[in-house]
Amino acid sequence: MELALSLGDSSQSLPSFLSKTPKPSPALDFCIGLALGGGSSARSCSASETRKSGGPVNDRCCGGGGGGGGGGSGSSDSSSLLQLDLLPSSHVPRSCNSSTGNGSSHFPLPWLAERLVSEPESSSGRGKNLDVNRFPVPTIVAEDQDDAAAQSSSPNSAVSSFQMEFGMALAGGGSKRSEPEGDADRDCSRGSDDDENGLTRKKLRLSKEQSAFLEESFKEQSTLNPKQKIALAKQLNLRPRQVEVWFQNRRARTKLKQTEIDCEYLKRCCETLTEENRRLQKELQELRALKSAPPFYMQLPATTLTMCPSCERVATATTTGASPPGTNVSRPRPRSYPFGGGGPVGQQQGKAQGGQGQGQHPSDHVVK
DNA sequence: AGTCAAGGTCTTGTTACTTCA
DNA sequence: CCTGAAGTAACAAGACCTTGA
Repeated sequence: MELALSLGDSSQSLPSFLSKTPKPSPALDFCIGLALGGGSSARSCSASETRKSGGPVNDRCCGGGGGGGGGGSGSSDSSSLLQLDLLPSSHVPRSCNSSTGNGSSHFPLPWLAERLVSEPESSSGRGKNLDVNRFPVPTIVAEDQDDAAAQSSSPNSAVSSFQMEFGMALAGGGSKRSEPEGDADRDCSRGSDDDENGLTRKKLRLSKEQSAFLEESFKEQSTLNPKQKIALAKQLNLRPRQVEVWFQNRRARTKLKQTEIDCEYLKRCCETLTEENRRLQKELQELRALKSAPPFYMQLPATTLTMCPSCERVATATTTGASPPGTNVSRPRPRSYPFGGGGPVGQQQGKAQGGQGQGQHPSDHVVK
């Protein structure tokens, strides 16, 4: 059994985008493989199967599990799969021609370009990349500028994040790093007093503005090329590594949330199909019982049986409880379809009715 | 042209920290 | 104040791709 479901409007999304970039974002082509028949692998996305032949990288199945389990198993038993192809329109990028990384003349991210244009660079260079969450804090500007200079001077520095954080902590400005006025009330002093040995991982909360800006960037594009990453890091006065990590985590969160939604949907589908299956089984039992039972006309007096010459149905004139002419034995039943549509999604109901198409059972017509 | 190592990025899973009820 | 849950920044491992030798 293979049931392919397609949600979202995959037809209208990303044709040009996919043609331009070889690496669509994971949120763009989202699919779930659900093994219903006891299959061991849930990696059913057809897009992922094209990967060996140079297909896109990011269109992986959420159930596949890139690391360890799913990647090397290769047991892609696609015999009993419910495939869901979700294409949230909100994640369709508006401009992704930058992911190829070829054009450096035009800025790839429109929001960044806008910021870069709208923010006049000061000749001194100090604070030119300061974002909105920095300059309204006059009390920490001096420290921040030192940090900003230290960070922005070498955005591609190989210094590890630990070293960077440790250095900032030693400098005394780590606890106040990039804290806007809106977050000034946060208790930031706590983090700097327990990492005196530098062995504990320093976790710095991003400011609301930084998070909002990153969120906006993520809406535009869920992946960044190195240039975009560096530009965004400069813009937000973060390290490129932080921006990279943020986008990684953000993608993971998006995928997790989407997985939850898909699981809910699949659960409802499964319940509906189970109910449908139960009903069909019951109906099949009834029909079998009816078939194995002696024909009802045998129980009738022979003289009461007549046949309609036109439709060749047996008609009875007595009060034996037989069906009137033209009455089917199996009553037409209301049919409910899964997925709440109230109608056939495809034309599957033809097969569900035994392939007869009209729902007529051979016992409907009792021929004498 | 085929191969291999290096570098980069991705996903997935985990850890540690922060916030809040 | 204490505590557990939730959110999230940061990291590690493994896989894959690209590139240059």
